[in-house]
Amino acid sequence: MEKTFQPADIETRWYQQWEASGYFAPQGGERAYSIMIPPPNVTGSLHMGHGFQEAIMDALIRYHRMCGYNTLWQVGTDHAGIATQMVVERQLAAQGISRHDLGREKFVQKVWEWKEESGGTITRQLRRLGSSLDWSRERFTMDPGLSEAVQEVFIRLYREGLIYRGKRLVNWDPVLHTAISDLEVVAEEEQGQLWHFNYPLAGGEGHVTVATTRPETMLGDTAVAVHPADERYSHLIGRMVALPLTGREIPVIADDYVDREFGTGVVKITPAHDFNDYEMGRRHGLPMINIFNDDAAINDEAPEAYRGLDRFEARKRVIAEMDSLGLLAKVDAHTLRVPRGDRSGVVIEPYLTDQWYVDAREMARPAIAAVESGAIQFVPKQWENTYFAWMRDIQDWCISRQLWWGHRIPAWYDESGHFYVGASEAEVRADNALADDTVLRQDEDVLDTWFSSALWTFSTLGWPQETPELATFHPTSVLVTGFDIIFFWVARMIMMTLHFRQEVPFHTVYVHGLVRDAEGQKMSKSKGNVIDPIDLIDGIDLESLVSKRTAGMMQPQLAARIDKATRSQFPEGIAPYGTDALRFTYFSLASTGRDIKFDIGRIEGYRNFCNKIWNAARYVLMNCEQQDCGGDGGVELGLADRWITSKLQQTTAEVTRAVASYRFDLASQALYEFVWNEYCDWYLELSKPVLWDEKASAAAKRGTRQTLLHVLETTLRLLHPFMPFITEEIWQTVGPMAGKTGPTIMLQPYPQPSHKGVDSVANADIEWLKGVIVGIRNIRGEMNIPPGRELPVLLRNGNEQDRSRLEENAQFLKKLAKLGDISWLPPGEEGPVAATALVGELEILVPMAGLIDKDAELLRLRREIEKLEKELARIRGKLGNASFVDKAPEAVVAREREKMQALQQALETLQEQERQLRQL
RNA sequence: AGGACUAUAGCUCAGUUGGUUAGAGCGCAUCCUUGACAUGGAUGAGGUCCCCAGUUCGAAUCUGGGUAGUCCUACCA
Repeated sequence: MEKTFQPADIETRWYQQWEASGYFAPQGGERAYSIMIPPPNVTGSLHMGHGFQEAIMDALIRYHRMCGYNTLWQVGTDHAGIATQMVVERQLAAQGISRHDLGREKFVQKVWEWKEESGGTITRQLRRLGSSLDWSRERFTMDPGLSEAVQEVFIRLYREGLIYRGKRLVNWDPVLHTAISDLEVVAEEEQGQLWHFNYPLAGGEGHVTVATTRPETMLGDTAVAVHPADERYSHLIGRMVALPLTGREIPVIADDYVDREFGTGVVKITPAHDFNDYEMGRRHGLPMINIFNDDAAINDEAPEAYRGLDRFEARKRVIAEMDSLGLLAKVDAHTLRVPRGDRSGVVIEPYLTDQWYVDAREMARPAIAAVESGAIQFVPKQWENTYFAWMRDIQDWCISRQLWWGHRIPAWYDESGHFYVGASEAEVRADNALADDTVLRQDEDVLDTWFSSALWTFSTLGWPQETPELATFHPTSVLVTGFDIIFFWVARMIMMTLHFRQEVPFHTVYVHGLVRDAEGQKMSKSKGNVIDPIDLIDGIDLESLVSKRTAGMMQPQLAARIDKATRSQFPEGIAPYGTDALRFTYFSLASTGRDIKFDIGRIEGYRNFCNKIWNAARYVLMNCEQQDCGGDGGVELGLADRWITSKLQQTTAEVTRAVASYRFDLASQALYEFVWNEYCDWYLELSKPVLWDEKASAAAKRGTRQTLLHVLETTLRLLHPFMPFITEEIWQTVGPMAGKTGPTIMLQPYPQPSHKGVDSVANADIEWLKGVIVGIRNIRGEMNIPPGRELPVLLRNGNEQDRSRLEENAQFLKKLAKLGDISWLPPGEEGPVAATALVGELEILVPMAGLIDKDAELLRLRREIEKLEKELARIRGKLGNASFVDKAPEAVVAREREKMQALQQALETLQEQERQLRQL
């Protein structure tokens, strides 16, 4: 074995072997356990958030696989309509080609080519993370099978009246030329202006003043509105206003929606370009004048002077024109929330178009009930509130997108605009008895990518066919996801699955936090603070990191800043830490919070932890290979052996409990603590005096070796779901030595906690031993006595148990605390001048002669005494309180009394010691 | 505007049903290349548990109010 752990050597080797051996596929068994991967964008790459999520899923999957479940982790990717189409369009644009130059068919062909070319990135990354996905069942949302499912769902929902087509206001992206759903719009506060325009009253006596943040929309105004109870304007209701610039006259209407306090209390109404105005327009039967084209440039409905102008250019012109007419009353600075497309970043326009919708309200009802009844549970539970809040106020879902990349809507139009929904043109003709010469044209639009993702849990298993996989693995066990897509994905999956399968898609939704950078900033390409998980595994030099982060930046000044920040944050680049360390870091951060700040410092600690495991194994092998480890003859198990076995049981119970409650941070902490602070720090040290003692019995040595191996082997299995690679590598050697057979640790049984395993006698004895050793080390450490120097020790005032414990453990004490002679001070005999440590009543005296400075020891005693005095005072106060003694439970009071007695005694001893020292 | 979450050591975070001397890792200080590991060992310093009030014999923990931060939802032109 190498002296230090070298992850790079072993990781890919083991992964290939596991995959080639088919270990990732379901292994059969009574109980099924399944997880569907949230499908990443096929043309994207994994970021830290993915890495986190995959690690959690893999831990769950490996854990349950080892527990004997028939385990499926379904892998697959998503076609990511808008994102992917944008990427390919950008590539074409670089060659001066637009998708329209190519035409639909060729463009889609290009996208498929790009998918083939880039699709490997994700799957490569998933493998590097150690994810034990069943690659033989890999799916893609645009696969024939999944496409069939999409079509089936669309047609059935349409026939059930749950999908409809309608002319509505949608969120229109004027750059991408598509509608997007409410969820794909992000509204951030931006600094803008509020323009006040005077609209003259028809008839020429005065005006009303309206305020707007989007002056250009006045060209489409069809009314102005006031509050019905607003006395200032009640006389105007029903009168007409001369809309400037257009020559149109529009009515003054009254509507409750108007806020009398805001602006002038008069609102211009543009039903075709504002969601609220749209509703009001419908209430009042107002005409809807659409003034934009698909680019959000002014169309022919507007006065000639504005036609063809971009919306922002038109805005300037409108303002200038109003100003010159003397109708611009004032301009205020105004903060408003500007809606932007989450992909394109451009300002979204409410735009009147024909789109397809899902009647979400209808489908939400059972979906709400499923969570209310507990059929689906969120972890942590509070996310259920978020889910309910959204579901109870759900809006119809606009599912059509004006894109070329995606599932084309199975609807055909004849020349008079009638449409027919069906699986194919032929079927539509047959079903509707259309003549052969009727010209039909398929809907140009595709479906929202989330529409196909919503079917993911069952479409991947072969639906609409009733496959054995569906029967076995659906509903799935748990969905692991971030809270940011509860609405996008989780809610829609629940709705679709309940509707088409009459069962839930998953029993549990585990919602994890979002990975942020060390400052708590969201990781994003434009901020340049993204870390590629692979770079943490393999390491990356500074120059490569800088160029990776600044590549393809549109704004050079941004690149310069990122360059600088990266250099200061990672002056040495990033060291290679390996997958196991990265994964363990993820687990340690996976608590219940919403944000996960990824501090690079932590991964280093867990790299060290890997090394610790590695070296512990090295030690075990050095001492056990070619040795009798309990195979021949009997074994004798000493105190240390019984103790570490007991601790192992406790750890097993803790880890099992933690995994059951999705507390991977607690699981990883329990494992870390056990391996490092118990097994390595104490047990390995305690094994040395046995193994290296020529006088120790062969049976004791066998017992120690057996325990070393048994505990290590069990620990490896406990650790395996969290650190798959290092555990497999070591287990290959250690497993057989511990009597295990089998080709891989992956398929070994997971350790189960047993009640009889906890040995409280051994625990207490070792605690005593540790107390003595730490007491002496403390003196050594504080007095700067070199660790190599043997110390003589005198004991005083111990009880019978102290005496027997000493007798049994003298050799351990001598070795671990580096002691020379240990002897009891006869009663009544005055000992030498000494430094003191206390373990219960037992006094441990380290003679100071030539070793210890008197003042230093006095100082040390003083500190200790003060600490005890403070604590004693606190407890005395407590016990002096009559109502405490009366009302607190018996056991609590008794414990406090015991504590007080122990403290008093310790204090007296130390004070006596101090007196003696002073007298010198 | 409504709601959620967060606030504990210099930093990142644990702290189960109220009773702990409030913990861990990293960092820091001192010492140490003893034969698993310097990616190591030993020891130590470091806390007004955000603030105020309440419930209680007892509050980091429960309740109410406040402050700060993060986020989500919402129709303010």
